[in-house]
Amino acid sequence: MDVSNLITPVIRKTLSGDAYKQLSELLMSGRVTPGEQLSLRTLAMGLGVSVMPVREAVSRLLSERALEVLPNRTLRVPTMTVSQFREITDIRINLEGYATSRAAMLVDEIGLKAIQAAHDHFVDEITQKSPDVSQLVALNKELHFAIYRQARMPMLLEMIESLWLRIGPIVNYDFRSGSARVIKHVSAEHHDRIIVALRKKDAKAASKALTGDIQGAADFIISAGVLLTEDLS
Amino acid sequence: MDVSNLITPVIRKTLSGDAYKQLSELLMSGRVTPGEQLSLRTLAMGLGVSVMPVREAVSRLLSERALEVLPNRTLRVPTMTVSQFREITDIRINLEGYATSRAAMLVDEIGLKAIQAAHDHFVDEITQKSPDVSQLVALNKELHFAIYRQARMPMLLEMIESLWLRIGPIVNYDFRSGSARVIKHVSAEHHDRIIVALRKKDAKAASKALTGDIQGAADFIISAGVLLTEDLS
DNA sequence: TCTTAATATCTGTGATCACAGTTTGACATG
DNA sequence: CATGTCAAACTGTGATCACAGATATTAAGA
Repeated sequence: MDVSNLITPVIRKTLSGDAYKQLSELLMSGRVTPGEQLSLRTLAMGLGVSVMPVREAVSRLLSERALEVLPNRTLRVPTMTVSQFREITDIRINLEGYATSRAAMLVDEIGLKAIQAAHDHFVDEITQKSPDVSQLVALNKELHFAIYRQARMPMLLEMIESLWLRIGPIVNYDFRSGSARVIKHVSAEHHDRIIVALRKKDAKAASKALTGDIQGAADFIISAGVLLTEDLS
Repeated sequence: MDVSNLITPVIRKTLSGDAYKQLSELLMSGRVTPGEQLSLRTLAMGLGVSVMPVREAVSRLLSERALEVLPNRTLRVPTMTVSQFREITDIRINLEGYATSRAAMLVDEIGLKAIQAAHDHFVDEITQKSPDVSQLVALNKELHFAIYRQARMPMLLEMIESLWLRIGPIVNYDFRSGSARVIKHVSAEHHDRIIVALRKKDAKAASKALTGDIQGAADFIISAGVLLTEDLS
């Protein structure tokens, strides 16, 4: 008798994996700023592990370009030029637009419920008198991925996640650094439009609304001027 | 005086980087088959380095899902289910289609020359009486990337490259395993159509021709039945 | 006070050892 | 011959040490 399906598939917990998750969180939450230098030993000490797991986690983040090593061998969270940011935005519109289209075609009732709930959380936080930026960014991510999940394309989801990891520090740093109140409400309106389109299973409209959301936020960030203006290699 | 721009930006040669390149080549050239088990120590011995650089290279490939570790801790080149392969194909059509569209809009004369040259090499190898499959796959890749390069989106290029790395072993194993002569000529016809569209700067037609190329090859591979038919976790 | 030289301290990279879990194969037992 | 048992050999993971290069700090010189 084959009992392999009855046994819980033990997820091997590795220190490297934990370190990776923690570092990802660090990048997504904007607790590190673009250009900030890091060090394996410092990180290891901070995470309470040896350097070895950190090395592996960092090497993964390097391959996703969520971190970079300078020719000096120094490790840092990447800065980004305007053109690089534009390129990522273009790619995001493509990938996330595609995910949203498929989501519109495949979404079911419980999926819509989850999306609506995420949206509600988001507006709840917005309408507070002093919204927590980190929380807001996290909720925004949750909403977007609740949508993308409905596309039922796990690999696509991972690719999008990798892109968010790369722009995480920038949008966070940006939102954190000031009066980004307007963008939030504009963003909420876009979200509204997306959800309406999803309910009508209108893939085209959903994709278009999402494009507006992404492009709007991107334009705001670019205009804020936190990005590098020149390619100095 | 700041001479930093005058000095050749020394690309730090690291053993890990070399190991990564060699392993990538191993995967792309199909010298390893899907499901084949590997080992850090064996690879290290084979590459003539210590295990340490191999570990870092492998960890990068793991994060790109070009390799995977089973719950037993055994390292192997991933197998793929039909649905997974379909998903990658969908993503490829999106990403590579987008790259081709942009290439059609941005391509210049020397770009076209390079593309044409790659195409010529490809048909040269095809028309030989006993075409070398590895060579053929390599030339096919060269042609495709000559096109994508014209989109002038380096990050997009890397993402596409990562996708090719994941399907490399499969298409290679497939082509290697038999009578795939027909697909080659069909492929050449698609390439022809793409190039014609590029010359006319017809983004829509170029993208459509590319979709035909990708989808056609994918259908062939799926019908060949080398993929797993069921999701067993 | 400013410049220069030496030194101490940091960095990532690589090698080596230890360990626990898994697989493999020989061997004994039925 | 089939079946169960045990030991040797393998696996990835983690820790620790060594090293070369870059940076910052200190000290000495003018």
